[in-house]
Amino acid sequence: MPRTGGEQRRTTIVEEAIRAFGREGYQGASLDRISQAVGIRKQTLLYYFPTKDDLLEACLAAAGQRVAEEIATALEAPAEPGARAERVIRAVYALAEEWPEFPMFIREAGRLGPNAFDRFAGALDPLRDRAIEFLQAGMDAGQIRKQDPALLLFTLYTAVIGSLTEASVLSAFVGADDARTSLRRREDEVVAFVRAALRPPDA
Amino acid sequence: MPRTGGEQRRTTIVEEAIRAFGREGYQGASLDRISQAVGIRKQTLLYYFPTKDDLLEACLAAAGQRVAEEIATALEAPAEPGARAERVIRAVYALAEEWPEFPMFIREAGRLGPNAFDRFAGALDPLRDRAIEFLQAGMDAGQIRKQDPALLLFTLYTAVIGSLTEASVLSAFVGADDARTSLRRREDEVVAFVRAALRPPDA
DNA sequence: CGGGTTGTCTACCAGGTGGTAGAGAGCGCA
DNA sequence: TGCGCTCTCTACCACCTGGTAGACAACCCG
Repeated sequence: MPRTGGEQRRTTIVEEAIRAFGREGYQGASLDRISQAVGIRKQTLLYYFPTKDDLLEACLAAAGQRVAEEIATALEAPAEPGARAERVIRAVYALAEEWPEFPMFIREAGRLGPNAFDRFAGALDPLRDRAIEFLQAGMDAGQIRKQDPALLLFTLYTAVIGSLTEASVLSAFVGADDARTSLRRREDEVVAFVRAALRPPDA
Repeated sequence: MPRTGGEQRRTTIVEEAIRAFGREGYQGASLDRISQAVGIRKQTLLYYFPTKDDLLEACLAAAGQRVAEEIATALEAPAEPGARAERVIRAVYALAEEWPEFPMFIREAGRLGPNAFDRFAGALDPLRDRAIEFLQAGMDAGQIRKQDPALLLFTLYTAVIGSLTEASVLSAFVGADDARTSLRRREDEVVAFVRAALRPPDA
C-alpha cells in the first residue's frame, strides 16, 4: 500500500534482484521471492519490469555502471603497473565485501552467454581499452611480461572473479579455516599472484 | 522399448546430465530434456535416479573420479614444479576439449555450495594433499615463490577453471576473434601465466 | 473540486517442474 | 511352461513459474 514512488523503488528492486540472481542464478531466482524480499507483490515488480529479462537487463546495466565507477576511481592516481593492477583488485574486493552477491552476479552474467555479458560489460568498454593500452605500454617498457595483452587481461579477470566466487572450492581445499578463507587473505593472495604473473622474466 | 540394461544406461544418463547441468545449470536443466537427450522417457530416468538430487550426486561422483584419473596420469612422470603444473593444466584442457560441458559442470558444482562440491572433490582429496606437499617442497627448495600453499593451489584452480568457463567474457574482451579465443590459445596463455606466478622473485 | 496519471493490489492462467502409481513387456531360470 | 525380476512405459498430480486482466487507491495539476 505505501507508495514509495518511481526511481527509488526501481533501484531497490534491482539491488534485491542482483542479490537473488547472484545467489540462486537467473533461472533459480523467482520473481515471487525477489518481490517478497523487496516487500511488494510480484505484480508490482512486473509493473516496473514487464518481463524477467527486462529485470535482468536493468541489473546488468546497473552492475556494469557500478563496477566501472569503482575501477575508474581506483585508476585516478597514476602508478607503476603492478601497483595499478593491485589498486583495481582491491577496489573490486572492497565492492565484494560491501555486497557479497555482486561477484556471483557478474559470474552469472558470464554464464548467461555473450549477449548478457555484453550488456554488463558495455559500461566497461572504455576501461578495457585503457587497460589493454596500459598493459601494452608496460610490456614495451619492460615492466610487464610480454604476451597478448587482451588475453592477459582475460586471465587476470578470471583469476580475480574466481577467487571471489569459488568460496565452496576454497573451503574444500583448506577446510573451514576462517582465518585462511577470509576475504582479506584471498585478496592479498590474489594480489601477490597477479604481481608475480605480471613480472617480466628478468625482474 | 529396447532394453539397454543396467550399468550402460546409468553412465549414459550421467554423461548427458553432466552436459545439461553444465550448459543450463542444475536448476535450469530439466529431467524431461535430459531423458529426451538420452532417448528415454523421464520416468525411466527416475527409475535409475529416484530424485534429481540423486542424479546430481552421481554426476558429481563420476566427474570427480574422471578428473582425478586424468590428473593422476598427468602426474605419473616426475618433473620440475613448473612443468608439473603445466602438465596438469594441459590434462584438464584436453578433457575440456573432448567434453566441453565438463568445466562448466565443475563450476556449477562449486556454485551449488560446499556440500555439493565436497561430493565432487572427494575423489580429489589425495591429489590435493599431494599438490600441497609438492608446492611446499618446491618453496622450501626455492623453486616456487613462497606463500600459503593451500591458498596458492586455490588461486591456481580458479585461474584454470575460469579460463575454461568464461568464454562469454573472453569474447567480450577480445571480440569474436576465433584465433585468439581458441582453446589452444587460452591454454598456452594460462600455462604461461601460471609459470610466471609460480616463479620465485629472484629467478 | 475533478480527471488523469502512477502505483499497488487481488484474481487468474497456461505451461513446465519434479515426482507417484501402476501396468506391461522382455528376460533368466527352474 | 510359468514364475519373478528388471526395465520401460502411459497416465496422472500438486506445485511453482512467468505473465495477463483489471479493480482500486493515491497523488499532481488545472
